[in-house]
Amino acid sequence: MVEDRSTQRRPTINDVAEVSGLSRGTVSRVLTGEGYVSKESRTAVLKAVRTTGYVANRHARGLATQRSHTVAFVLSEPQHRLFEDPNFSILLRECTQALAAHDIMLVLTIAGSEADRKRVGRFVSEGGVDGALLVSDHTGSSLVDELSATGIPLVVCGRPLEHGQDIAYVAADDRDGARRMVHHLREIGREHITTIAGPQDTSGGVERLEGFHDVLGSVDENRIAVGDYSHQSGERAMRQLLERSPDLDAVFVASDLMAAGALEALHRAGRRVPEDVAVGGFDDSSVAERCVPPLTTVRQPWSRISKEMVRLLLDMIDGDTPAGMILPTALVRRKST
Amino acid sequence: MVEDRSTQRRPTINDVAEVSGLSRGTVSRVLTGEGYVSKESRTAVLKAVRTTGYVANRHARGLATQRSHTVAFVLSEPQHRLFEDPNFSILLRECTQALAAHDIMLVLTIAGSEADRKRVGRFVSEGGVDGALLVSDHTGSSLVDELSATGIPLVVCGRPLEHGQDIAYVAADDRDGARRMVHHLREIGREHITTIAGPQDTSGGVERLEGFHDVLGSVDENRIAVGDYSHQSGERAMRQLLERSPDLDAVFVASDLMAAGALEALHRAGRRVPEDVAVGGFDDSSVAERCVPPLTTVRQPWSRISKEMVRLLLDMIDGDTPAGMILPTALVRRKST
DNA sequence: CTGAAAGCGCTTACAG
DNA sequence: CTGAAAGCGCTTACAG
Repeated sequence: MVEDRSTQRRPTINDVAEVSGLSRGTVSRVLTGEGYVSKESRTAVLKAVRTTGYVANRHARGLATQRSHTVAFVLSEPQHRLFEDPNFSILLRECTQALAAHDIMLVLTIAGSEADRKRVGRFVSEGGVDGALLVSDHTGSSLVDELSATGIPLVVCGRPLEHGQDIAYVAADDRDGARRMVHHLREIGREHITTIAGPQDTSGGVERLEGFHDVLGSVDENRIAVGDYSHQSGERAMRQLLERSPDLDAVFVASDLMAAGALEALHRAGRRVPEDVAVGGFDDSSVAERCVPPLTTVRQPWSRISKEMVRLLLDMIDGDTPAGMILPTALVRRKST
Repeated sequence: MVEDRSTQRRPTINDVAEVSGLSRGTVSRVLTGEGYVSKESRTAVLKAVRTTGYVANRHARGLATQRSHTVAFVLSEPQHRLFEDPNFSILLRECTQALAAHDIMLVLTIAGSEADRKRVGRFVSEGGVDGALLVSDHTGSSLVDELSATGIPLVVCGRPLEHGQDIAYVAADDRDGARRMVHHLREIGREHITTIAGPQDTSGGVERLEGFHDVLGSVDENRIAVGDYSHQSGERAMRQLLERSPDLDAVFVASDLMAAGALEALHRAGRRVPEDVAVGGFDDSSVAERCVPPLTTVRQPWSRISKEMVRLLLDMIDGDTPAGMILPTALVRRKST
């Protein structure tokens, strides 16, 4: 005997109406909580819901209300980098939780390739989601334009470089965070401070470098190297710096992951950290603590960033205009400085 | 002037029908690709779709077809562990991509708390998804039962401990992987091999320990410690082993993350790796390469696991019966042995 | 090959 | 406070 589950028809609102002896409209009213319903009717409906095992059909409800209670989380990095960086994971987890608190589901979309981008654009246009959260450092990406062109509420993580106030965002105060770190390096007596900057087509990359200059003024070019946020690029950039500025005694690295790479390069070059060179990172991601020595870094308030992104998005779904939001960062001192 | 986007009505299939001068039915036929349509009609419809900017409404389609082209990815670990372990991220990314290839969206649900579990169960029951992928090592979780009770196609990652063949799964061959590692440790001449096992309420934890015993037979209890897969627990377990079996010259650790912790404990205890003690991990996750020294480990075929999970799920959605699948692992030799 | 019509399962003014 | 009815935007037999 094979039991055929597909035959079991799911109970609909009609079944509940029938069982409770009330109309579909009344059942709907108690389920949505809108409109007046007598106490007796309510309990009758609730009871019928229980006996039938009724659960409202998501699509039918979405069609009727024009709301899906679903938002898209759009990740637009090339695949390999995607989860190498723990920041993405944290953001994803926090957003999922923040949305869950509002009983809203998150659908994850990855837009690495051009084809992916198309698919995501179409999906968002399908009205399957009420809004979108966009996470991408590379603001050159056309995705911001494409998504905002759909007219759907959109909040991006990080300050978009080339957009006006028409697009909502929440970002950490990268520039100020960088300033704090460089100040710190100076305060502990370092005199030849260098930096490994992030990609200059990302707002984080740009602003952290600006913060560096804010404190140090104009600086010899040989004191600046640029990476792409990856571990490997940090290692390479550190080697460059050592070659071009052998007298360096400190380096501010624009991400923890790159800093981990820099530490390795320093180790191989026989420079002690922090005795010979102080190393400061950025992010306070999980790698920071595990570095040898543990990394002094700048903490990004991921949890709060996620919550604010979600809040902003929900407000926009309810009709609010887009807004930008800058959250403060904090210096976390460990053993590398 | 404020432009009111919400006023712009989205084009519907009726608009396309009108513009193309054909009926709604015909438009639908060309869009779904079902049924016969003349060449002229087809091009007329396609043209109208372009001029109107029409995109089919996801909910309407879902309601009519009873298919959502969406599956749930259910993560059932306590939150803090969730993304500490890179395995989850990899699996998530790979599944998203594998589904994308079939134009199916992934909705991410996290079921850490009991309330979460309720929400996820309800969501799945709402018919908003065509199937579910469940990722959880802890098979004690009632989630497997709850989800399979909804009658929705379900595939779990890892072999469920207490279920029969009624539930579909794909798992790496944990036991054989463990055997390979322990063999390897013996081949390189180690005589006092210990192990840090994973949680014994997970299939991975159980089977990797079984593999250990397969090679070594029954072993002094003092040579076995148990962790919970976390970095910290690996450190603690290693300290225990050093205390109880000071003569140990090798340790097989049931996860890379725990192995990283074990390495730290060994370092602090002044034991050299691999000279004094050889360390073998499990997973071949990104931490393995970054350990000092880089970790010899057992590679889990995550990419393939994800692809097979998705394939199995899609087959079940199309009516196939559940099946189990065991994928081979491989030893990756690095500097820690 | 195409159109008219019923149906998917909800919600929500509108009367009463 | 409640019911009847229209409507959300699609798909899919059914005639022709």
